[in-house]
Amino acid sequence: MGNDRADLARQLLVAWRWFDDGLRHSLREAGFGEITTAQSMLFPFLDPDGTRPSELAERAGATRQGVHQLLNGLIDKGYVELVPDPTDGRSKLVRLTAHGQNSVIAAQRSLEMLEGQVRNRLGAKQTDELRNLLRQGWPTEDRGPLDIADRH
Amino acid sequence: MGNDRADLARQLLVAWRWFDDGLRHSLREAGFGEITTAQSMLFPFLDPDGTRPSELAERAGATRQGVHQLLNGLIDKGYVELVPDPTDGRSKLVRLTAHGQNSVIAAQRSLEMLEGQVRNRLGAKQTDELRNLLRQGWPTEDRGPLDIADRH
DNA sequence: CTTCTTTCGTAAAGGTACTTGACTATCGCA
DNA sequence: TGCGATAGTCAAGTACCTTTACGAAAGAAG
Repeated sequence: MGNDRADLARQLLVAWRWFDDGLRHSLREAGFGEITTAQSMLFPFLDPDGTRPSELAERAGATRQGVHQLLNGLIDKGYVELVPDPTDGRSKLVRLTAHGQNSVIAAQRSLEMLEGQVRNRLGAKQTDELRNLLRQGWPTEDRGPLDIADRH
Repeated sequence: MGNDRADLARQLLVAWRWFDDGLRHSLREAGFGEITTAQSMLFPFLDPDGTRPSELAERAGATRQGVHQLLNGLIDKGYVELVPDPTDGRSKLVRLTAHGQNSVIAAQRSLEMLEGQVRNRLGAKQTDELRNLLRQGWPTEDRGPLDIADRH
């Protein structure tokens, strides 16, 4: 019995899960398998020149403490480092290590590949339409993150 | 031109979270606030005449043990009950209590209301288009998988 | 300069979700 | 009848996130 009921919410979750599983699989194959889902969600919010943990928390919509724990995991695994903020003695700056940058590039590539698969299935035009509908339906304020992996 | 990079995945997650937050809020207001996200995801897989926990696990794409724990929570709070399966001495059947049925009705109403809000923003035609694109892009084979956020 | 307040990073504890591994009871079948 | 597969369960461990709390540094006010 399939639930022809309008379950938009479930569809959204299914689609997201598909992306997340694919991303995780790619990262594992690329040797970055230790990154957890929650940790990986921090990366898109990192500036190339260093980001304060509290700023990171705000961008990611999480608490300082939660981010702190995720960062600890990433630091232990060598993906980011925490250096003192020269402009504020209370604060620190999160920065990607070389290893972390490589993982970001791998993730970016994987996501592009996954979107390519969607595009193959829906067609380019419809995929853009999907993106637009999502953006219209659930506008996300434009915070300016920006991954490092844009060249290529 | 925000040719935004691969952020389809993020958009999907944002949209799903919007639904989930709205649902949780409604349930809390309706007096069913103790149900957690993970527990609530079990409900759509329940048959009116009782469902085996292992069957539930398969439908939800989770392990028997995981479902077992969620069920324990729901049993403690009086939403479902576990009765012996008359046809199989090893097995049991999960059934909604009256309280549980009320919560399902409330959830359904809430989801419809939330979808109505989406429809207000996107328009009826575009909303149907969104649903169709999601269905095409991620065909939910029969019983959609269904897990919650923090697996890795 | 001192004091008050805010903001910063952290720490500890609690709870939920999920995993792996193992155990018991029952069923189905050769 | 015996054995393997299946059902439910218990237990321990990990990940994530929350609340509460605290000390250190910065900023504002006197």
